Amino acid sequence: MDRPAAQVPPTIAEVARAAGVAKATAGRVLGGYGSPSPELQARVRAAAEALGYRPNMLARSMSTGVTKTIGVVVADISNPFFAGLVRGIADAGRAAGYDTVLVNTDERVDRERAAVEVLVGKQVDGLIIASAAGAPAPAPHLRAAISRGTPVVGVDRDLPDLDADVFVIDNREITRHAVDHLIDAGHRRIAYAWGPPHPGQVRSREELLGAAGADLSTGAARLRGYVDALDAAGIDLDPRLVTTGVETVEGTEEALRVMLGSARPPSAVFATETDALLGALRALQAAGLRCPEDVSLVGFDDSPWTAVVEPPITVVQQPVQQLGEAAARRLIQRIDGFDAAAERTVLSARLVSRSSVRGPRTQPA
Amino acid sequence: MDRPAAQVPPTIAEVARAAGVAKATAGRVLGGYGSPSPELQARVRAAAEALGYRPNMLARSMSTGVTKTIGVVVADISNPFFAGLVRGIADAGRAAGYDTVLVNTDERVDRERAAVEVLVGKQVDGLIIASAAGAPAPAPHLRAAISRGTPVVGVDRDLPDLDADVFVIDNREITRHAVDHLIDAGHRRIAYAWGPPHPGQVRSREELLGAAGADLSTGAARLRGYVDALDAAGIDLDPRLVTTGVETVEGTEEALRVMLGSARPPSAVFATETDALLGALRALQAAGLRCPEDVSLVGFDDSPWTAVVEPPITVVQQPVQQLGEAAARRLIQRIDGFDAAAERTVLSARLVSRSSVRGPRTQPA
DNA sequence: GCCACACAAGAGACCGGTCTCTCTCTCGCA
DNA sequence: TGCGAGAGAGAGACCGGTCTCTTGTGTGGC
Repeated sequence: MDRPAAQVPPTIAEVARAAGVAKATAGRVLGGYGSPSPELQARVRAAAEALGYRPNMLARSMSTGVTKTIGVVVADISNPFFAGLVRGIADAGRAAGYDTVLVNTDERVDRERAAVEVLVGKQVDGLIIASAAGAPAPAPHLRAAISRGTPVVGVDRDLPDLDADVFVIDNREITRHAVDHLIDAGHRRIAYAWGPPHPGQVRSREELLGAAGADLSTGAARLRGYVDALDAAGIDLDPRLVTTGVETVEGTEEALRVMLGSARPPSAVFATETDALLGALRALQAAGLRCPEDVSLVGFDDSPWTAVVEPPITVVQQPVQQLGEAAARRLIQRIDGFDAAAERTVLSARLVSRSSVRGPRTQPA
Repeated sequence: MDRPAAQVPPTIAEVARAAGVAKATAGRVLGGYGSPSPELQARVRAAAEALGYRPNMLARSMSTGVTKTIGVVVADISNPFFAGLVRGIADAGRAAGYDTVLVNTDERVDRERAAVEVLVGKQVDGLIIASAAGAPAPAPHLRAAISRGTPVVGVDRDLPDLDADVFVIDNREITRHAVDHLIDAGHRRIAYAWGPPHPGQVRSREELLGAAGADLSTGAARLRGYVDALDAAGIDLDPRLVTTGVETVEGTEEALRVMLGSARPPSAVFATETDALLGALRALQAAGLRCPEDVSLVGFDDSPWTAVVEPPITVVQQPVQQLGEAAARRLIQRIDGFDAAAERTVLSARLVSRSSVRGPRTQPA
């Protein structure tokens, strides 16, 4: 025999037999419940050791109804934002003895639904989800999970019409603040990279806000913050300065290159995602423009590299890991039976001012 | 009652009773095994639908011995390298119907051991691990997992003395190639950022190679590649150009700043990690040096930003996601009973040449 | 010195599926 | 018409733990 046959792991019953006690007694010793006598404890322990006994958590979960596992559903773990989020969740979970099952959905609602069903089927004790199902979709799969007794906590995205805790960033406020920062520097034509996923060009303010949907998704909230800032400053919203329907680095680059080459180009760019910022940077390079001399730049998500590039980039920094930790802690409270009304918790992002913002080259009229 | 009490989900027995059939029959219909008659199928299906039946995967796993879950153990999911790796694993896993349980170890062997035990206890069908337990530690926890019948596949790091498949990058060769690239450009004093974790200054070549350990960890392999290149070019290894004992952005920055300010500073830096590259960039900024005019730079791990910074940085690009996919596919083969001798598969990284390398400012003597 | 009570240990049900074994019914063929 | 094969349905064991219920033992109080 080439590879030694896997010996079947011993069960509690076998340990009990080896120790000469009843299965129940061995269970009490090995499971740490009840009150077995010190003498039998020693005997059972010795037998377990000798046989190399390891508890089967599946069987334990089967009878206790607890898996010590939480399900995490995000769009894409290779996105640094979600990676940080999951790290926070995993850390807070582990501190309380929970493991983490991870599923990627790529923002597809069908895969999200499938993921939730699988996880609930696997009897996770709770679910943390950055749901792709926006305001129109009422997320019936999540409702089903909750009604079956699996607590659900939303993170980064709101969970419309659902009786669930939610932890989000103050996207609208921080975006308004960031755009204010550009306006204060004198900019009036500010491009917005990664607008709503609407296909094709949007013509009017109404159409734009309509395409963004309700105020619940992060994207819509950020766009509203942008509009808030413009409105407060009395700047007309120019829909042509908002990219629509692009959600890749390349798409953003292309869209911004067109904008920057137009008759009335933007003097600043606000990028709502790391990839949008990357696209903006590439568009500037391709157009032979320099930051901040020619175009000012503000990004979202504080990746370490934004601080070391030339120039260091002013960004909105989200408390990603804390967001994950807070969500996980609350979920665990719920699992433990905490029974208060669901809450919406807003964590504050902050604007980290660096050197990518300066006044526009030609003062606006 | 404020929040509706979670109704206990129906079991197969209840569905069977509602449909007026035996539990076994309902099981056959709902579990998709055996051959129930079309008529009873319809009846059971209707009853299941009416009651909102969802199978309990835990119970199924309990009796089949299969959980359709793979455990993944990495150092830190918020590190883009591991995030990409996990994404690859999750994708290949999902394609075969497997979910992914993720554990972070922060490179700590004690946490790695605990993680493996928990995962095996939870009866994962297989394990993929980027093990922190280097050559000296014989990884008894992994041996235990294998002997219990849980297949283990190593990824990114070798698994010394273990009968397990392993998927790694050709670290030594690609590092030699990258350093050759710097040497070809005329550099002879090449700093190496993120050398062995040895505390304190290393004095000699022997001490350095000894500190790096056997040729099995990625770090040791990269260091050897560096030495290979130097040797082939007849350049004396200067241990002072190799950072030791630092594994943070700040630590690297500090160490390199000292080097760059020394009497015989390096004219180029080879950074073996994303964070090492970040540290190098910061050190250059702090020292008021420019890349590539003053110092050339080659990094590891192709993060998108390396292409858009000024100057675009020459980096070693690892096929991260493919690595994860390959490991997961092989693991699943093993789970399915594939029984050939364990293999060590080496995927090739490649050097992406950009603009951060140029000849040294003063030609070496 | 006797009774009651506390507590440890054993026996076995239970969690919710799967799966084997047995029984019955039907159909085909002689 | 009778018999055998085969298929479909039911009963119940089983996976490996937990936990309740019962039994038995020892101890303390009066």
